[in-house]
Amino acid sequence: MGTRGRVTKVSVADLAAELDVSTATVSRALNGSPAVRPELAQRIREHAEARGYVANRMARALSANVSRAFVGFVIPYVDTPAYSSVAAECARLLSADGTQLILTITENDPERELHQLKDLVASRVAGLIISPSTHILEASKQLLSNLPVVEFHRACGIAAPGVFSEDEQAMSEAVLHLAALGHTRIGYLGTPEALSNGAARLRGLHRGLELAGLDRGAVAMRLLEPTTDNGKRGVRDLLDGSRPPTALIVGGGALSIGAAQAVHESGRRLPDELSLVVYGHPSWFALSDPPLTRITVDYQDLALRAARLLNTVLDSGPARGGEPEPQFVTAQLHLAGSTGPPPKRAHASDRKSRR
Amino acid sequence: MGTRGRVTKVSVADLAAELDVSTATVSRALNGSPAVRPELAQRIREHAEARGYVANRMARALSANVSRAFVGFVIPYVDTPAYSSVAAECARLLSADGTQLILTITENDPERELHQLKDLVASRVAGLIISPSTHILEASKQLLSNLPVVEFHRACGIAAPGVFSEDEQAMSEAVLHLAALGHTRIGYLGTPEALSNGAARLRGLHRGLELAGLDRGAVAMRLLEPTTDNGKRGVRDLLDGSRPPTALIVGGGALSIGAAQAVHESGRRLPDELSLVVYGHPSWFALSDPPLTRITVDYQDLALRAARLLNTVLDSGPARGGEPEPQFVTAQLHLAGSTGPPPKRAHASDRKSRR
DNA sequence: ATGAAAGCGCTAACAT
DNA sequence: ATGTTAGCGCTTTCAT
Repeated sequence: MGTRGRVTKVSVADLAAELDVSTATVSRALNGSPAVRPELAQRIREHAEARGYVANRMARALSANVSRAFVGFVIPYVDTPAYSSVAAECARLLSADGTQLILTITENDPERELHQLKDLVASRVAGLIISPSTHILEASKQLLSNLPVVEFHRACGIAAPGVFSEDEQAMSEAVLHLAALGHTRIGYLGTPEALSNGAARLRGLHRGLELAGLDRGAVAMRLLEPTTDNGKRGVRDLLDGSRPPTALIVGGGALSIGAAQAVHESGRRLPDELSLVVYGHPSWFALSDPPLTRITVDYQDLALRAARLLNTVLDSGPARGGEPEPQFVTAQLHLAGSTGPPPKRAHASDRKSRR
Repeated sequence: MGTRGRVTKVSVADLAAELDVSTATVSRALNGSPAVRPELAQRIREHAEARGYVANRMARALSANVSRAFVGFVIPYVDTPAYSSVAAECARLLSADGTQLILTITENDPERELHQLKDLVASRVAGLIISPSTHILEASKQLLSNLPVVEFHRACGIAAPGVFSEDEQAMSEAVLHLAALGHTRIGYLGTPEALSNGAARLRGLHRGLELAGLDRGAVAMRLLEPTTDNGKRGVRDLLDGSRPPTALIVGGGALSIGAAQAVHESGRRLPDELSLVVYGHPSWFALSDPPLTRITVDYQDLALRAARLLNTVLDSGPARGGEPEPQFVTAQLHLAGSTGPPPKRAHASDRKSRR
């Protein structure tokens, strides 16, 4: 008995007919309206249960013409902790409210993104949590401006609230840490300035240099899209010159993975021959030896804030009022075994010879 | 111009009124029905575009009463490559058909799972891609049996097709590899037999032992839920005895991470003092030194098959006909630097003394 | 080739 | 407290 044969096809009308009451009463009972006699309500609910009735969210949403049935979750990638852990947490938090997450992956392609945003609008999502692609289209911004939106990780200049990691300080600390150890030639591998977080990290870098009294020109830089391959490429590039940097800072999760590999492959010993500061979720670097000095972000906290922010925005409609206030989760610099004093040139040749 | 002010509220009726045609005609034109005069159709489409019309998928689905608008994606965790990379690929493939993925994370909790399955049914998903929780409830199975379902990674004994990694062979190879190196005391850390893939790996282990002429009793085993912490715990446990194994095989991604860390923390040198075979996505072990001998699965391929299978199932309804044929993606054993001959006891004490 | 109208499953006025 | 009815936005017979 119970839910047999094919997908649920019991409707409110069926229940109403079977119990010889009106659809309205059934609806009220099922939604816990106080307007229905408790005993009747109970009977209706039991019958619904017995018949395996499951309300159709689409019909409900259609009728209510405003519902929190769905929320879009738009990200460039999902197979990286910076996104997957936020996705996990958001799904968790929202599902508690009975809201379902529609997962959408842009692969950082603006066209795909636009297309998917349209689909999301078509699904009448209540709102959107998004980490925009690097070169978002005007049309996409247009769509976003008419929807309750929360940004995270990356901002694209629309009037929406967001949650971001506050990387500037950690970044600047990283520079100061290296400078204090005696490094003067630092290499930086980061994401493009077109990415809001890329820009933020760069600002941190510059601030650190300034505070350390180092010249901007002294920093060799590579700004690349965040992929593991680019991480490798970038590091090889940076280490390749005649006077390579003695320390490397990587500003980006995927880049860091590739970077760490490339450094390892280069055969340089950490921290004796090179200092390295990476960025990202600890799980990625758990196995590295020595443990890497790194900048980490509490993604779970970030997700929590994003979900909360979304709820706020859902209650007040899209981009209303003045400037929405962005929130920040501050990144932390953790010292570990991959940073140390620069190799001393004078002795370096001695050392080398002992090989 | 274009999509101004608030969320799209242009409806078919609006368009019809504005162009002085019937809603039926508009609908036909928009859906490319040949029954409408090309020139008119063109005009309608242009007008719709100009007015920023976006069809309401819910209404459409409701009316059609069967649609591929949504598919549920139900997994225990998402912040692990085994799931996140499959999610990414499935979202990609399905979005090409205009199908959206509703992401649902059970955290391996049967109650949550049931609840979420109900929500998914309520959303009238066309079908489901699921990796069931360890102890799935009967009620959940019940729901699943009335829906087009594709399983992956884990099977829960419903009559649904699925895609799984074929771990038995790789597992058995791993054992033979270790046996050939001379190991006789092997430790195994894996997932519970209640998990279908845990059971499969165990079968592989046993088969390997048999082929190697080793006694099952010779294997110290820990079967734990797949978490990083359990990986650590399990390894500590296994290495703790008076005659600890000389080689460790880990059957599970999250377990492997923890295991590798614990091994590292134990100070044992790989492969001289201990041999280690891990399981999982290469990205997780990219930074380990020495590179780890490991069993890997092509998750992208697996996702591709899952998506294809879903399409098939969607075309034929739930669990119809006889036994659905499961598909397999064979896991591969990659040899690397973490496996070698066991430490020779005779010399072991010598070695120890040199400390 | 086009229109009128019914209905998908539900909720929310508006009665009673 | 319960019933009637009118939609929500779309597709789809059935007419014309």
